[in-house]
Amino acid sequence: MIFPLPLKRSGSSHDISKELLKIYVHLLEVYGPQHWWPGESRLEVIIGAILTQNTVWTNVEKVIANLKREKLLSLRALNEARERPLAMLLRSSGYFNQKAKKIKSFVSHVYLHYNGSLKTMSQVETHAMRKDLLSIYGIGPETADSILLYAFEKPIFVVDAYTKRVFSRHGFFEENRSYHDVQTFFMRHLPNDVGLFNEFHALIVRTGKYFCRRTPLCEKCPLNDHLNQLVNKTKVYIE
DNA sequence: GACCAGGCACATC
DNA sequence: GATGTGCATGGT
Repeated sequence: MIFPLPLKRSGSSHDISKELLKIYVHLLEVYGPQHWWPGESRLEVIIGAILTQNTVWTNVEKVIANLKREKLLSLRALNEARERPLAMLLRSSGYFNQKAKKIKSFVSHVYLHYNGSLKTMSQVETHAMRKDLLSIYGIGPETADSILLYAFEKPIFVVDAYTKRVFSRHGFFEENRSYHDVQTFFMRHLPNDVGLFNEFHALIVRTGKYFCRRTPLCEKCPLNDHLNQLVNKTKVYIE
């Protein structure tokens, strides 16, 4: 079932909140809890967040296994590891030279500013931590927010390519909106709740896999029923 | 062989 | 602020 693009819609702030929560509940009913982030420790979540940049998770899993096998999944070991050999272990996740540099940058930062302790780092207030993360080489908005939400359990909504794709195709906003705009949109219309932000983002990624770059919609997406009701509306939500 | 994947830094206009 | 490019392996 393919709909013409762009979809456009209108509604009050209250309507939007209701609709977003309806979509959340629907996805949760269909897919169930996603148990994110997959990782046994705070550090593993953070490394995973860097490794999964523009990369499928199955490729990241191979690298995580490599790092565990080599006993490199600790701040101390990563801090002592040389970049070249580290990069070789990262091969299957792609961009391995860049990602080795990114991981080294993050670990150095934690040593330099938090005495090598993620627990110390976790005491930092959310917005200050976000700013701090963004100052590290290789950590952009999505990676910073993934780390904030999934490693440090700070209440922040993670936006990714799927978030923009799924919700723009459902008429909430245009796909080319900035990261900041989309994040503000969700955080303005959702309760400020770590558990909700955690599960919602994971569910969006789950269903987002059904939306490829070029095909407007896929019939496998459980949100298609919602879309049927949305065609022919005339105004976008973000102005 | 083409296309895509849970981005980001950097150069250029 | 918007747009283009390099980074790279692995699955469909």
